[in-house]
Amino acid sequence: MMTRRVMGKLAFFTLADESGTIQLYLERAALGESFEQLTDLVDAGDLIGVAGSLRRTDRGELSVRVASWWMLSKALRPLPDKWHGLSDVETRYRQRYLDLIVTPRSRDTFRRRALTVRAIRRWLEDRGFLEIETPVLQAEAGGADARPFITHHNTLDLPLYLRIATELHLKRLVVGGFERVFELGRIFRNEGISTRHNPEFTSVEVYQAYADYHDMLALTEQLIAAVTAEVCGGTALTYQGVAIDLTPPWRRATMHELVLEATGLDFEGFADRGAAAAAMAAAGLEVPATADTVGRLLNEAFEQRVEAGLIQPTFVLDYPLEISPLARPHRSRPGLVERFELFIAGRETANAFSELIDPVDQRQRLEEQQCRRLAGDLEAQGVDEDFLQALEVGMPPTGGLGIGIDRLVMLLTDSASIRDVIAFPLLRPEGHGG
RNA sequence: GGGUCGCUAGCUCAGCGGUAGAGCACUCGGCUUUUAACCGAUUGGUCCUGAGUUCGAAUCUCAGGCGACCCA
Repeated sequence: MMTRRVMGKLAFFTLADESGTIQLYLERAALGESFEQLTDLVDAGDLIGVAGSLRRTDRGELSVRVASWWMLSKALRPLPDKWHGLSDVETRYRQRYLDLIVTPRSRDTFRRRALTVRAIRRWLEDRGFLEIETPVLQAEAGGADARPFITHHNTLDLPLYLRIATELHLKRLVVGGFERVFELGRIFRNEGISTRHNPEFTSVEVYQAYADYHDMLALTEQLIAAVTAEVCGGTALTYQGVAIDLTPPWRRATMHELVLEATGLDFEGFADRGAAAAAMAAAGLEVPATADTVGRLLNEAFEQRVEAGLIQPTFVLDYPLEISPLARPHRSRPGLVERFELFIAGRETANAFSELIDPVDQRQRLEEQQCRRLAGDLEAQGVDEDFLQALEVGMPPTGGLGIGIDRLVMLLTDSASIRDVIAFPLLRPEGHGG
């Protein structure tokens, strides 16, 4: 029961359920003493059941003329303001149940999130992809550059990490002969919280044997366009006031081309890091000391000057090898890998590559990561011996893809913050002052 | 991690150095066509916490808590 309008011997209540609202028409003459019980005892927020016949009021509103009613559940706390709703964002996140009761927009967002997840699963399953669940608790957290959460298994007396990606286990499944696998699920990264980051979030990773990153690019484009059409009714969107057109084909450009376009710097022409650093400084870009190769500087220039401007869907192709330790070297461009990231609304939305399947190369790359980790880079990866052993058994050429579900849902629901698309986002527990 | 802003009744907010306020909700009274119903009355407060300045602090200062946004 959401609102009540009582006038002596006649009353109107507005009753809401998940499907919508309907008005109740309550008459003293028809209900007898039950009328006083209704108008005296029932408050906004109570759950009641009614029986009666349909009629239109004089003002034309379809209503239930109530013949009998039952109290199903009594609310002990009042609902938020019926007109202003719940505007305090902190309360909306901490007490999501209240937000859902009074904010139709919020209900719609989570409905669309469910539709999105369902549409992705169906699209993949319809094309022969098999969803296989892989471990959340892992002895070695690999597959991405991120710090993991650490936990502990008591009986084994074993430190364990929460997964930061599903990549390395899904690849083991490809080694095992599953040619099309995916997993849509939660991953955990021990990083800061922002409008684009929640420590636990949802990704879908897809692996297809005998495919490369060009195949995954086509798959990504078709998948996201199809899901968008299903969830939003079309591929033209408005996100935060900006028109975004997801109608294929989307722009494809290499990282070098985009950086050249935005900065005038041609990274193909730099002989060494020193030359690249000098040119960047001259162009007014920051040159972090941690970016110790031309490739890392290229990525810096990309992040500083290109990323935020990629509003319309754009596939950024061919990344530096040293920032892509799990990707296959480019077939024709030395120093690069066959990798793309998809940017929409200035945000990384998908990441894919031709997977590195050479166990010798993979070992060298992970050992180099390990060195960086020992040197203090907390996000660098470690050497996963079991994964390397799997590669040594023989992995087919494979294309792999990861999509951030939360960021995609933000786009499809026009949500400014990732917290708006996660029902219960992580918040610091409320303090008690002092 | 840095900067800016916010935190006052269940909700939405005003008050910005001089008795703590409004609307909605709640409680009571009136009302047979309302839909932000209306009219009247009552009730409701650790003004986020702590310290300081002051004759006097929701208001000014400092520290802390929680959140939002921007930056890294």
